[in-house]
Amino acid sequence: MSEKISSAVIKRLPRYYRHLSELLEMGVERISSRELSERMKVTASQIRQDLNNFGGFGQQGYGYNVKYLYDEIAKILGLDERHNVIIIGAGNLGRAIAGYGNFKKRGFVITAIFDINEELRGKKINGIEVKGLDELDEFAKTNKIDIAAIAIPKTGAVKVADKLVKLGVKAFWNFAHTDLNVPNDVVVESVHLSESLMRISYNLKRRKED
Amino acid sequence: MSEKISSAVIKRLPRYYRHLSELLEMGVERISSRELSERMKVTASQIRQDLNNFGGFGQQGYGYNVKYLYDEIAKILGLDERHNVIIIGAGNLGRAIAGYGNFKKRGFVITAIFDINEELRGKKINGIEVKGLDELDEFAKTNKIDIAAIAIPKTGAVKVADKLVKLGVKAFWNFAHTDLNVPNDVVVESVHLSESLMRISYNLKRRKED
DNA sequence: AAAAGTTTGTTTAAAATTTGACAATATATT
DNA sequence: AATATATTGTCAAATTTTAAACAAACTTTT
Repeated sequence: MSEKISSAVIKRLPRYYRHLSELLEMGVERISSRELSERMKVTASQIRQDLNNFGGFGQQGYGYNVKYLYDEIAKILGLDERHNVIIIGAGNLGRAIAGYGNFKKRGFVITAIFDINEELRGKKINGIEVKGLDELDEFAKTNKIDIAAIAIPKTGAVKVADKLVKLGVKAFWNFAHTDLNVPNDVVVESVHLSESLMRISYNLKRRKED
Repeated sequence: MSEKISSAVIKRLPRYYRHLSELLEMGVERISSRELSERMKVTASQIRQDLNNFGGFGQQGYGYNVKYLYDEIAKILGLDERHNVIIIGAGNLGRAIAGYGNFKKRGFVITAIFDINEELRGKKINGIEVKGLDELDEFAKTNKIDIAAIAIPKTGAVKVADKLVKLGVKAFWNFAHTDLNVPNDVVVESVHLSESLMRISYNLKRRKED
């Protein structure tokens, strides 16, 4: 692709995908940008613009074929490829991630869970054995790691991420309450729960002032 | 307040707050927008513009006093007020939320956890007793609920949210893989983990094409 | 088969956001 | 105390994002 696609568009793509998935489940075969816009509470214009970044998936007078568009978006997002995911941290959050059923369906396979706690070593979480953090080097050398989910406190998070970068990991799913400093060819997607909660707090406050 | 503040600004505020918190821990007393911009990898202009939406917290030739700015942002975000939070769903995700230590420090107090699973009724999670979903009505009538965290599958999520709206809850922290349909005086902040993961997948793919 | 009705893809306009520039005003230095 | 230096708050320009408009092309109806 030549033209760089804006990250605002990318952020919206998974939501289109989710709604198309729901429409498929409902047995809807085709949908127009206007109908989809009503459902998703966005403008039809935005939907057409967003999709046209990747190609013309619709047809005049008809709209979009739900299944076709669904599959195309999956390809755009890379959901047709397998991704090996490791989880750092076997606490509640690590377990929650490990247990999220939908992931496997979309090509994300959890290949290992690591934790520093000796008591957890060897125990199984969702059928995956917990390894000690000291086994990380060895594992990384013999297994392909596409994505590392960081689910430990910030003190450890930065160090582990540094190590994983050296071991060649190119994408991080960061749940720690800190920024990870990585080279700019490495992907970081952060889920900062406390920041999310603060936005609620702000919006609640603002609500009252109306 | 007269002028509506853009949500792009609000999304950034918690990150400023986090960095200021780290600076405080490091014992840094003052900081200029330029120094902060280098640390946070944003432009100094943006920082000054963002902060000036809420007032002039800095001083020419000096910069910003870290502690003062930190406290002011806390007030803006409403972190100086107490928020009662209930959690719907005592699975791994619900437990992860319940166990997130930082929340209480910022004024978020978990007052109850509800789950449909009878086996969990009466058990304690982080010192909080799990109640049955049938107790929700009664609880809502006798306790103030500021925020409801929805940590159950999408099938149940929409129904529970509808019920909570009727019971007067004005803010939702939604972890379910669906949109919640609420009146527009109700705040919804969604954490869609699978959408987050899809963005990683996209960015990984794009990375390879460079 | 023609006419009427839809709906896309794309162009153009409007709105919002980000960045750059700089006067005003402080601090730091000599 | 005067001068040099630093840094904010704000204005203006540039860029990006969103929304509106519409010709072209398809579908449906008559």
